[in-house]
Amino acid sequence: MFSFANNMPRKKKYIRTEVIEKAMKVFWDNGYKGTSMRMLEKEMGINLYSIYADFESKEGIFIETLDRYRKLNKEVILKPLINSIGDLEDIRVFFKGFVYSVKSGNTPNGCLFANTAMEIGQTDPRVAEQLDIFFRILKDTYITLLEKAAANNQFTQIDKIDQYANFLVGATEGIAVIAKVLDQNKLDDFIETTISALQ
Amino acid sequence: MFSFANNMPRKKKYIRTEVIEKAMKVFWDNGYKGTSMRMLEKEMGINLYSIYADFESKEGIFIETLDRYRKLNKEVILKPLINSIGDLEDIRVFFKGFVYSVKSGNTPNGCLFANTAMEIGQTDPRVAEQLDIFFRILKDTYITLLEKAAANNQFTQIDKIDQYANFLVGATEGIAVIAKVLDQNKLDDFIETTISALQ
DNA sequence: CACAAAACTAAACGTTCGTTTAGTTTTAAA
DNA sequence: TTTAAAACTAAACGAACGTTTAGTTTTGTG
Repeated sequence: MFSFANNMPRKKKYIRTEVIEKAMKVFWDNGYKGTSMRMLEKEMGINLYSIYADFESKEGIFIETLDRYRKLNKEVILKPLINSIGDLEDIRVFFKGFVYSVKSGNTPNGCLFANTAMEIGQTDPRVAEQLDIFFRILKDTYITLLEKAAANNQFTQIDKIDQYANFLVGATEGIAVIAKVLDQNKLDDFIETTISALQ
Repeated sequence: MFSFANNMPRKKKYIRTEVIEKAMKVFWDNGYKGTSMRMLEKEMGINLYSIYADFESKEGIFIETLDRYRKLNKEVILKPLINSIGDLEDIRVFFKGFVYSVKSGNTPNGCLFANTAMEIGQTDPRVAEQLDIFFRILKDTYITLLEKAAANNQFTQIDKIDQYANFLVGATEGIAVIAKVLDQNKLDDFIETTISALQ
């Protein structure tokens, strides 16, 4: 439908990505089922009507939230892996950084995608699509790093890069779970053993 | 309080452990928040009043459910690990069995404790206590197996048994997550790499 | 066979859920 | 300055939530 309006309405009082990041924080802290539209209304700072006018539904907000999280995850959390010149130590830095972020209370609820995989999994097709993209990116990040490490002669199992990337994806998810329930020493043991498994 | 009744009331129509196992299935399939008292009423086959008369609350049922799950987990799922004479292959069998159980649809929602760790974590103290017990048992199971493997000369890092047990706990949780979202080949890669990390 | 205790059934409690509706205010071009 | 479109506010929708209440049926014993 075309709009033939010659009059302009008032401007929105908020910036879309800003309120989506606020919604992201609510979903991250409370899970999908644990988040109510009233909580979103309060934290996003927009009236329920306006939310429904611009974001189709609770599920719609969640999907957009996952999109945004992936972007931020790529730009911030995966940074030590993406920027790596092929040093396996960078994987340790990434794991330690994740653990610290959880234990320090910065991101107490760990990884939004790991949480979502457990809470919703393949039940909702749109969520499943988001999960697929996230896990593909995570794996590709590890593949790239291992290829660089192989070029550096730090990683010698050059024909098993794909297998080891899948191992690291699983290890990443493992730490996402145990970071919530085990103490730091046990997490360090897990990290050390995971890194040493690459050599 | 003592009861001075000389008259006996009617007998219960159900066996406690039986209905708790039915409740367990509901929580396992739908998560804690995703399970309603009406769902429990229907699946347990007991009226809401009777549920509240015998099981303090939704949370109370859940705690009892976790207790029961731990017992069954020990008797069934952990069997290849507990019965092991110290063969590292048994860990592979355990992992593969878990994956098969998820992928075949037998236990499509994976491990109830891994799910609970992600959904509730340390938020609820009674749930946190259950999680502590579960993870301690899992770790102790791995320690016992690694000690036997060391006696067999299958596992040589005898001074690092505790560290490797923590690694295996994390790996177990990792597979609990990725079993829900990744395909069998990737899970096999993860399992193979995990086992080879022990040698 | 009357009786008290306990297990049962069914309906209701107030609250919160996701979503929608009705009506008001703001905007910029005509 | 009038006007229509869009963004806003506030209130309400029916349904479902966890839990409780009121009343009936079953039971073993005195």
